[in-house]
Amino acid sequence: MIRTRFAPSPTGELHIGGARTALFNFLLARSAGEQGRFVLRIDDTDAERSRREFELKLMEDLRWLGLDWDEGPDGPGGVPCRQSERLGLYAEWMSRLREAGAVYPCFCSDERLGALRREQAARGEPPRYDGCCRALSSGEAERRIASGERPCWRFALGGEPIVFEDAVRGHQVFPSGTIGDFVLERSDGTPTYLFASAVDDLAMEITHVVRGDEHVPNTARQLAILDRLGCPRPVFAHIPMILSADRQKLSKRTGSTSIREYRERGFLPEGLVAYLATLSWSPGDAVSPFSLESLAGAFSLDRISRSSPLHDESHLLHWQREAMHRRGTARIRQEIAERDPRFGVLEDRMDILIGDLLDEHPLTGELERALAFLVERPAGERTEWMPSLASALGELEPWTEEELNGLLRAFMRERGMRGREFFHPLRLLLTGRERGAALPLVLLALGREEAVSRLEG
RNA sequence: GGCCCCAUCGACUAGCGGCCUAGGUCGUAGCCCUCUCAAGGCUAAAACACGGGUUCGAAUCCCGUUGGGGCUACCA
Repeated sequence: MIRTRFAPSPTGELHIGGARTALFNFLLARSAGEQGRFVLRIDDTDAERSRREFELKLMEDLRWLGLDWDEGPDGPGGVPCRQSERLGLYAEWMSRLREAGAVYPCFCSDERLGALRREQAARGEPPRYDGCCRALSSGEAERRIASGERPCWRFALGGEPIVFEDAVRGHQVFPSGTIGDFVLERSDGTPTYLFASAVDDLAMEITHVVRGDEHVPNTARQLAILDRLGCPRPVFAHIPMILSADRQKLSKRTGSTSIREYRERGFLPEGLVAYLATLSWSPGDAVSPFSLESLAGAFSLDRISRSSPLHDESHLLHWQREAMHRRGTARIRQEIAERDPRFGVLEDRMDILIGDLLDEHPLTGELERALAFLVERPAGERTEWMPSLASALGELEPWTEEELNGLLRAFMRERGMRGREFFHPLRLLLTGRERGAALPLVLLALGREEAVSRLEG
């Protein structure tokens, strides 16, 4: 049995990095077939920044990408999957830790903690909590609590190094002393992410934790908790973070990275998935990156690379083009008609042009603009030869691409015009654009009546 | 500063001691086609960061240097 989870905190929109983490977790679970489960958990222990609105968007975006979960906050699993709804569970495990003497109350002020860090940095030591309050007698601790002080609770780290095998990074060692006693329960009684997440992975019987490698140091801490409790460890797989073109952590400042934004710009979910699947992992030549099933069939953790890929929109665009071609013109036409009902009446006449315009305008919105001339007549200048072209077109039989092509060329030659001299003003009048699909196709799509009418004025 | 990680064409990657004169894809350049922009066809430029080892043999293993990244919170 393989159980994976994607556990975002609902403090913002789903971005490229989060989506890839979700994808890898999804693929790992699906690669196990019937034996795999993919869980969506909402890590909202940060009450300040968590918002229900983001949670809803997150789920919508995940579904849009095709990453369906087997258990999640909206229900199929039946268990609460929001950390804010599982507070009782954390309290339960906390009292176990208290009984075991694995945690202690800490009364240190922010000021003392800040000063401590500064001193340690100045001395070239790793910054960590010095265990000051560990020495407090239980009597004194009780007295201070009784007098109204609100301590946080820290985990009392043992002296042994923490060692684990990461499924992508290999053997990991954290010597004791490199990390200090960390907070499990805040002074307001709420659990920290570190604690809630460890408890949840345990309670949800998560077998594999695939997450960004910024969590590596957290893993050591979470393992310390699990070990102290004598609980089984999940397998950890830390995947490299996706960096922006300037090799920095992806942020809003480095351009669009939110899935929602890409969606609104007209990117297709299959294209996005194919792109994400090639970042730090590659499905191999024989596998179609456009199908989640085939990706799942090829997926394995040991093929994940350890170096950070750079987010590159030109690659995304390439997968987008491919995805659009795979959708086919009929389906794209329907989508455009949904966005703008005026296109609805055109039906298959749009197909004539879509194939020709797709590569240059791989995004639905752009494509829509490139086709706009079909539904709104552009203002353009008429040359003196256009009315006679109109009457020639009026008599053309049959109205086909080949005949149109022949007529245009013959007309151009008769008048002694060069290609550009003839086609350019014609294109401008009919489409309002400098560039676009081949003109016989433009005429074919417009239809005889409309084409003649535009030329006559 | 401390701890950890990473390092193949501009980018995504294949490569897991001999199959490497390093393969593919995107991008770039040129040519063909052409009314335009693309697409398509053909071609080209383009990488094992550097220095030491180990080995008959290293892009692949080890060490160092350099460069990049992550973490260093009562955020996640």
